[in-house]
Amino acid sequence: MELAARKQKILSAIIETYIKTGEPVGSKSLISESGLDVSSATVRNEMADLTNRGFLIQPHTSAGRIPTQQGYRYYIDNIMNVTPVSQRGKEYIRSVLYENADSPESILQSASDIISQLTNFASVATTPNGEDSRIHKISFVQTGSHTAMAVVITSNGIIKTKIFRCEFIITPEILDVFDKALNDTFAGIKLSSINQPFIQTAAAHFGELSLFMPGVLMAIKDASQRAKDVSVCHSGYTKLLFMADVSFSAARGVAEFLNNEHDLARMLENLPIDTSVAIGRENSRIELAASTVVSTRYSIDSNPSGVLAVIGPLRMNYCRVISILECVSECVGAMISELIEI
Amino acid sequence: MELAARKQKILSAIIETYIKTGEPVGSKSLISESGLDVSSATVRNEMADLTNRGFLIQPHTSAGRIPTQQGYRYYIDNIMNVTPVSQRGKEYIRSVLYENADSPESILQSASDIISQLTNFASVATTPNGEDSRIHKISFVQTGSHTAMAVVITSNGIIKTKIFRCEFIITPEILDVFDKALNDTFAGIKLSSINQPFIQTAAAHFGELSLFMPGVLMAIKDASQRAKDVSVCHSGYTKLLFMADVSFSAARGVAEFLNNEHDLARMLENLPIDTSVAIGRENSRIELAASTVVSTRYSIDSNPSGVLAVIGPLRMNYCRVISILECVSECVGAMISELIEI
DNA sequence: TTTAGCACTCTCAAGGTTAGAGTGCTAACC
DNA sequence: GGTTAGCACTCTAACCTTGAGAGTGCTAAA
Repeated sequence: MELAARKQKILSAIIETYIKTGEPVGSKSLISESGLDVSSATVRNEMADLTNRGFLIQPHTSAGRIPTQQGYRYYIDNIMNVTPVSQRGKEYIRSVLYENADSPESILQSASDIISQLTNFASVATTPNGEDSRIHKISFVQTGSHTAMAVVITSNGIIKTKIFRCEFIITPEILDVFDKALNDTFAGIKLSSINQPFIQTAAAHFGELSLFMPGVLMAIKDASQRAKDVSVCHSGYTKLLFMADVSFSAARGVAEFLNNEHDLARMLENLPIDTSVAIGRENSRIELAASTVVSTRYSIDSNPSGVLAVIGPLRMNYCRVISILECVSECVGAMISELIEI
Repeated sequence: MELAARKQKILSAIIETYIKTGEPVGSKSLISESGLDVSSATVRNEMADLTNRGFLIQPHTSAGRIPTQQGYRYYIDNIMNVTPVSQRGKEYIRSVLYENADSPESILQSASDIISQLTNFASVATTPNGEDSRIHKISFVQTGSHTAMAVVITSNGIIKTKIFRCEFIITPEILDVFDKALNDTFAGIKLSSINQPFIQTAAAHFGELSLFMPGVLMAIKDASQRAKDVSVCHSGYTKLLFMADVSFSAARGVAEFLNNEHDLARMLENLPIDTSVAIGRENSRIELAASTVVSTRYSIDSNPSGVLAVIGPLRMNYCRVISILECVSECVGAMISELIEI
């Protein structure tokens, strides 16, 4: 459905004014603010038409207009143009991310933090999916007389550690044996195939050595599992509750959904590759029916990986949010790619 | 100020009813609910007296009574008696904590989670203070051609890792050299003395070897710093916003204070050793003037260490919260002690 | 096609009224 | 002296009414 140029201009002006003020926009206030060169009556006619077509609604007869979900959708798809973050802004984002750039997780946590800080909405970030990664290397560090730490390094650069305990006193020689035996067994194995049966088969292969193994095998399984699983970093959840135009119970629903890492991760995994905006009921989860999720994926070595997303009210400055997300996404992708290459 | 037995009984009944219902308690509803064997007029006389003495207030003339800060204080100090968590409850708490019992941090995160879940309030937990701890051992694991992970193990069982990068290609021999040189230098050193000057002096000692060192030295400094610093685990912050009797801006203030880890850690560090309840303005921070902080310290090998705390409204079930906190505290202390001994 | 004018509609805030809950006081009672 | 029934009193919350103001849609003229 194509809209005439002037209708677009009016819709755009209404949405932008509403985003700024949060008040329904009337025909008079619109021309005074947006500098349209027609009378309020003309604007009224156009507004009535936009309302009939479903782009706007009136909270009540004598109120101005508010964009509908469809109105926002049209604005985002056809009218809005996103200007990238300024050079200075980009430098700033990069410098913040760089402060904690040791691991993908810490980069993503920083990313989530800065997105939330800049947009003033809740923000989440997922680590890259490790389904297709493989074990690159396993190392051991002794941490106590009966405890040691397994360090699992995967092909996609994720490093997970897990401390395990043994009944016997651990010696460097034992760790050496573990190192050889376990790297032989696990190197090159896909993370997704390291499950309980695999562990048991592996244990069987070790013969009597396997008596010493239960702790370390479980540690490797646990670390591999965590390296494989998408984990969700988040920031600014408290900001959810200051979304004025959302009811209390709706806010509670959103908060509860976001705190359920499993469901959240699944929803985020299903988001598209490109930057996308899911408005209100376009979201796959009913909990988010009154919220907008703006999301994008960062790419590692040009492969789309995890998600960066903002969760906020329908009434948000989409241009700003999208440009921030895309800028952070670009920086994050570059940084993680660099981290892994080396 | 001692109160007569009947006054205590009435105060207690009012507080308990109010905690349950959240409504101001009137004289009639009080006798019907609490089974006091006197008339409403008598209760009214007593209530008037308790109001004069500052234990209760009336929101307005024709409303029932609400406990004041002083009322809660008297109740907690003189009336309430805390019954410990049931054996079954304790088993449950222990089993949940045990699921993630590899490191003090993960235990404390679980502790915070379960406290928040059981009480339905926000909860925080601090890691033990590492001011007096010393470096026990430093190990290295190669993670890439130019990167390696330093593992710093401290005398109080905290293990911190930090990945660092070198300009040159890392070999096992180089890590061996690092291992020897750095354990010689750092073993037994107090975490609190590992600062920039110390690092520089150390670097000077290494002579020309120090050219290879900047990355690894910074990693050790960073890991030691983090091992020393109290870090704050938290859970259930979103629950703060469902505290009905607190204004919106007050909730915002609390949320912002809790998100400021530095200030929060400092406040928690100054809490007493025993279980304590800071009601409203008794708190050291004005942001918490409308909240109650219930806190206790867990002990590692009988030494009081970090803090477990609940942050909620004045109107909370103190008995329940205190018993949960004490139970979790006991379990956490035992588990961390065990973790370190081994 | 655009616009001025106008009657109309609806909300919001202010003021008034009423029902109900809870009180404090008094006088009688044990 | 402590306790209680009775009663006038106070205050809130909910409801209604009213008027001002904002914004509309329609009509007729430009």
